[in-house]
Amino acid sequence: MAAPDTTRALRADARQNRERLLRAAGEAFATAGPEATMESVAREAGLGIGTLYRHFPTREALIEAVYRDEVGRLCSSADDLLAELPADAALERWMARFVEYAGRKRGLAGALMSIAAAQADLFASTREALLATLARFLAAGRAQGTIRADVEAADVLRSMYAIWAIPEGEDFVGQSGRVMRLLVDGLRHGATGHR
Amino acid sequence: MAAPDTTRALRADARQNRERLLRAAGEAFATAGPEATMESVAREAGLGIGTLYRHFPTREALIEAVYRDEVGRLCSSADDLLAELPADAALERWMARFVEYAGRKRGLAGALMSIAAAQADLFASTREALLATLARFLAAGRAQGTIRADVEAADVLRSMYAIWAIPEGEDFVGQSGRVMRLLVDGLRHGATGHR
DNA sequence: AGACATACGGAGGCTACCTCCGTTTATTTT
DNA sequence: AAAATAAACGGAGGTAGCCTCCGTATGTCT
Repeated sequence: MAAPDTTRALRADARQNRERLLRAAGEAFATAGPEATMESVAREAGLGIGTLYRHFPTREALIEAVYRDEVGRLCSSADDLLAELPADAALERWMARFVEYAGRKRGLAGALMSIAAAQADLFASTREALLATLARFLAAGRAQGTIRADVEAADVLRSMYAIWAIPEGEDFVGQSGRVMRLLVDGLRHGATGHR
Repeated sequence: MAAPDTTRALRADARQNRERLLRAAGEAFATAGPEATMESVAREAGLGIGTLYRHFPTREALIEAVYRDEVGRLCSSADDLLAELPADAALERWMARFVEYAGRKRGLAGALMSIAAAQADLFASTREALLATLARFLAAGRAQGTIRADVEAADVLRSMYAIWAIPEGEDFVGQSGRVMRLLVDGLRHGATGHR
């Protein structure tokens, strides 16, 4: 079921341009905040403003697409980690990347929240991707006996979102790193010292 | 010490107009979201656009002022509550108002977050006001023996902020109400049933 | 190679931002 | 009470960014 991709394949050049726009937008939003002008994004990508708007009809759509793309990239990086490391260590590394990403894109938090408030379902797919990735880590860890079995991906994700509540400024990386470490330690089987 | 009010008293008409602008802006932001046009705010207040900008030089300043004003109003409502009810009941009622306010202004959450990210100290005074109000409830409750003594205002505030993490849509009022009730129950002395 | 669909670009209309300064109104002074 | 002064008002208009529209260009299929 579920309407089989309503969007037909893009022409080769269009596909490539879309990519360029996403990269340019990601950089623009990271440096200039969510109000970076659409013109500057297009210019940075070396494309016309019309092209930008054809691909992403609104600023919100663009922001959402950038977020989705970057989170997607993050999620697929889980493959390599799981191939190289035991699941608990892999999860720890992956979370570190998540924290690093959250820190770099701190300025977008407000914008994402605004968009989410207006169009809650826009982020459903991103949420799914994150949940699926977490589930893979958990399953692998369970199989290896390094991660406890009584935890749901949704719980972990909720805990990870606590990141956004950490105020900027004072040593964001350190603080959030500690929070994540705590979380991962809690997920491990025998724990690392306490109890 | 501390520079004695650098801002001299406003002229009577200016003071009144400032008030009108705040009311108009509060309403505009609540209904049209944080992007309500500055023009519409001025028009709604029955004043010129120039007047609006003289009082609040940027949109951010206006949003911040509205927030501060409304939170201030909320904080002063604590007086009446404390006069009429025992501290724990008063606190419960006050939190209910906070929740109601948060729900009504949900659309502003993102904007507030964006502004806070850029200018963290802008909200320091609002935070102080909330902390001071909470401290009054806690002190009264302690004196009356209805609220436990080992809790700090800052802890309660942090817990209250959890409100903003509750997704909109599905029964926000019910869910957040439950969260607050839980919090208040935890603050009470003998608790209401559980050990 | 020709035909067709798809995609590009940027000029331009539009809207909202924000400044500037001539006019109006409150307040103080005599 | 009226003049003098300082404070505040209003809105026209310069500026900038949003987004649309459509003529041109380029990929794709036969």
